[in-house]
Amino acid sequence: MTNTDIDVTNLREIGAFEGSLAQRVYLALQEAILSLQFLPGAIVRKGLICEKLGVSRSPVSEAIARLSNEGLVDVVPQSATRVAYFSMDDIREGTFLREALELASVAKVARDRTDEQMAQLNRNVRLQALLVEDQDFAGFYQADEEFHAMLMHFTGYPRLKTVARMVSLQVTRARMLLLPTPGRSNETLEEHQAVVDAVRDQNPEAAQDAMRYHLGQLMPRIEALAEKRPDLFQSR
Amino acid sequence: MTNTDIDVTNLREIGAFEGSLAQRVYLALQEAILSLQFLPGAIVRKGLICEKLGVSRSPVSEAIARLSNEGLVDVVPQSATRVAYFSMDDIREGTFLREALELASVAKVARDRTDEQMAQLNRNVRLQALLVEDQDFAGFYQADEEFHAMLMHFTGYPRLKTVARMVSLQVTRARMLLLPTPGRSNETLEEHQAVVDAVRDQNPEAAQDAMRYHLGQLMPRIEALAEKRPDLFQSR
DNA sequence: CTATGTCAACTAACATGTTAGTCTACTAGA
DNA sequence: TCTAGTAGACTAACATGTTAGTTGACATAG
Repeated sequence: MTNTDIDVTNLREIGAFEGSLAQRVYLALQEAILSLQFLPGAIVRKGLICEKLGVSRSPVSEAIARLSNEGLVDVVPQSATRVAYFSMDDIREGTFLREALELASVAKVARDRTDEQMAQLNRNVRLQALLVEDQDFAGFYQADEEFHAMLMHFTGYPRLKTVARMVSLQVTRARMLLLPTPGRSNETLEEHQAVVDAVRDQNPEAAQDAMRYHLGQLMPRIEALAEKRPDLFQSR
Repeated sequence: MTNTDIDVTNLREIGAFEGSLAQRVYLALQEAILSLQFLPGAIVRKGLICEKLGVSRSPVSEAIARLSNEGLVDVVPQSATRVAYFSMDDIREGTFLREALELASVAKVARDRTDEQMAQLNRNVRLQALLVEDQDFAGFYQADEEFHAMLMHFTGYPRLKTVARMVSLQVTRARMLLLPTPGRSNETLEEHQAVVDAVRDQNPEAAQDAMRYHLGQLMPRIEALAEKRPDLFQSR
């Protein structure tokens, strides 16, 4: 049980975000937690955050309430708030939920896709190929995210992306720990290509199979990670 | 555009709920909105709610923030908050998301079920049969809800039920409008039975097919409803 | 040395005061 | 009569003050 406070110097200023103050504080805190600049177990002190960001306790409270709802912080009433530890149970559940949404999406897109959408998918995958060639891992990560976001966007359901992001926040945070996996980009690219091929052929079952295989590559890596960094996982 | 205020006399006292004040206010408001005691378009006034429930504006604000996040109210900054109108787009999306989660759940349960879980499902379906026989529609509705909750519970993923509920809140509210459909209970029962049969046989594909068919019965009924009650649907 | 009880300090939750943006109704002008 | 401008009332958002519950350290007893 660490008693360390969060390091508020890692917080980006709220000027970097838009929306209400509460929304900005929320985004700033979420970014710090997901990027692991706030470590699991660290105590989240409203006072420090207010001071650093130059806002009162109201928007900070609202932001923390939302983070608590997402499971990124654990609030102990009348006592303290801590950055949530990783939990394999949460990550497994997030993976399951994410897969459910991704599979439904890709099947629908395979059925309903337009030629314009197909062109956009091809463009994205070709971009990925370039980035792999250039060894631009950060760029590839972003293109990867965009690939999945694009598929969800093509369903025509605007909240889908938000829900998918919300249910798999813990997974996203865990992914941050295993970013630099050199050989993986090539494989990922091939898996994406397989999905796109099935979507091109308007074959929902094949698209689901390809996506299921692709997503299935993640969990084993996270499980390996849990062995290496037990300090970040909950020991309740 | 209605200018009617909500009728706070329809709010249950917060003593009926548990948790923090904010949580109780949230539950009370959500109940009133989902049961259509607060009609779409009605203005949600913090002052009235504070007075009726005997709490200050803080917990009410937090509750409204959550409802806004769920899409049950529309907040206009610095101006007013209204009960959200029905939106066919939202309902269609909710149905899609719900189906994605239900299909993934029922497939997993069909694969992994224990005999004890099977017994519980059978018990629930037999209860449904009794309630249909007795023409107890309210009881049947509850058993129906429990049936779906049970399947999600059996996946072993605790947040699943919450997420499924959240994404389909609009659908739940719309269902309230078409509750008394006499002949429907029999059909519903048969569809549930088909799902249970496939789970018994540990046949994930058949279970998904049965569930897909079952869920597919809802949307056409809601669409018919939108024709009958255009006043409840958005006309932005 | 260990276990238990007490107390002080700190926190989240809640109440209340303040600010600024939005809507509406009234008025004045065409 | 209809449009445009304006002022006032009302609201959500934000700031700040207050309350009560939890934690953890320390002292005291076993």
